[in-house]
Amino acid sequence: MTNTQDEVASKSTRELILDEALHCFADRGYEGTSLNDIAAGVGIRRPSLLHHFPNKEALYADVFEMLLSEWLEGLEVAISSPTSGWDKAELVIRAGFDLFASTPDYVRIMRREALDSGVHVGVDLAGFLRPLFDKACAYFTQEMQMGNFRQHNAQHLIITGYGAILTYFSDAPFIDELLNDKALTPQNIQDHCDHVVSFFRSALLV
Amino acid sequence: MTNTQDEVASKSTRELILDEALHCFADRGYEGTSLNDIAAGVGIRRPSLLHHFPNKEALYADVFEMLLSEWLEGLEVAISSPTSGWDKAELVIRAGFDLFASTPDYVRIMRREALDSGVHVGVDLAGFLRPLFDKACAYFTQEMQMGNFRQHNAQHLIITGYGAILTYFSDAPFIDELLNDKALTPQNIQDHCDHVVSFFRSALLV
DNA sequence: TGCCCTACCTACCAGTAGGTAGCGAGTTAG
DNA sequence: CTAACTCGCTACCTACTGGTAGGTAGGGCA
Repeated sequence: MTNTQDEVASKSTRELILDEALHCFADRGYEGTSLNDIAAGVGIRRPSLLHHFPNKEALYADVFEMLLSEWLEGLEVAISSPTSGWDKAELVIRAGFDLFASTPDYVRIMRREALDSGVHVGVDLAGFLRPLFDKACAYFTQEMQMGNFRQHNAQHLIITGYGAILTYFSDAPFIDELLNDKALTPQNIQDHCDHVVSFFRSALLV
Repeated sequence: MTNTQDEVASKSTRELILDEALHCFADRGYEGTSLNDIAAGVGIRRPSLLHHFPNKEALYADVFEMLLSEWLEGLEVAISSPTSGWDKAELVIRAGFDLFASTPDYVRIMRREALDSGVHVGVDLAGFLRPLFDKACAYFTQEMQMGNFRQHNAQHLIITGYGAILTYFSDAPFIDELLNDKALTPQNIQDHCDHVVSFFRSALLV
């Protein structure tokens, strides 16, 4: 229940359900979340929830579709920017951080889905993201061939970056305890973003 | 069921249950795994399983304790090696890879636990790992002060490394689909390990 | 032989899961 | 005014959950 009173008043029940479902699925996973939990969070009963979505799977699929479309939209802007060289890489890293910082629940759902190899969502997740992956590979390969970046295997490089960036958000509860601090405050996110950028710059720039 | 016929014959029922539980919990999570699943995997009924463990939580706790003790033992050797400078960092990274490669199911359970902020396991996971974390921080800080490594924030550096390394194993099913290849073949693990080592060397060495 | 112990079994329990049937108040359209 | 639709509800279903009760086959032992 992250919605303000105004949002509750202005949003449709369907949207409220999607919001609550997103939060529950991110927090406790698909199996760990019951439709009763979600309905209670919205303030209705389970059968009423099932008026808006045919079943649990469909609800989850809708949440996930929301996630994918928002992410694709957010990343597309950064990826297709007319910059090049390190500037572009930094732009994409920072865009990714901004995106994930504004939707940490999405990151946790994504991570759970990666762990479960996408058994809950109908769409082929990896197939959906492969175009972006290939685009990024081509970009790094090109920059390395031009001598702008140090030589690394592009595929492994992106997987390493994917892990490094996503983990900060997905494992935030764990990192909280490790640091005795809140990982997801704006300041700490900014600090970690700056660190990742400077770390990758060190590794890539000659 | 990753046990060979010989292992099945030689292992006690209790050990067989622990093996199967490890696999199930890693694959489908705590909520997604039923005691029936585990018992069926071993070839007994649920009540027989509960003869060996008082309840589901206790079984999970025992699996997790197994994980922690094996990891601590494996990492302790590398961390306390009498090397220094980059050699030590590389030794620890490679030891981590070897450890995770030999126990990929542990990595996935660990990831799930980090996502759930350790609600299923009684022990304070972060508290348990903090000594290692602090030790690693102190090490990197010292090396950076001596001018052996480039300047990075040690805490953020370790979190980045943790994410980069763990993700390759925890998200292996997803990476499989992304690469159209098996991430966890010995060759691919070796390649990715080499990449991470060279990536971190580029970022850290002046 | 009689007794305890381990390790399994079937049968059952209460609780909860996802999902359906059908009722009723409120709104809207013809 | 009424018919249809929307969106809540209660009541119920079946399937399955973790867990318990009680029984039994067989081994070791006095």
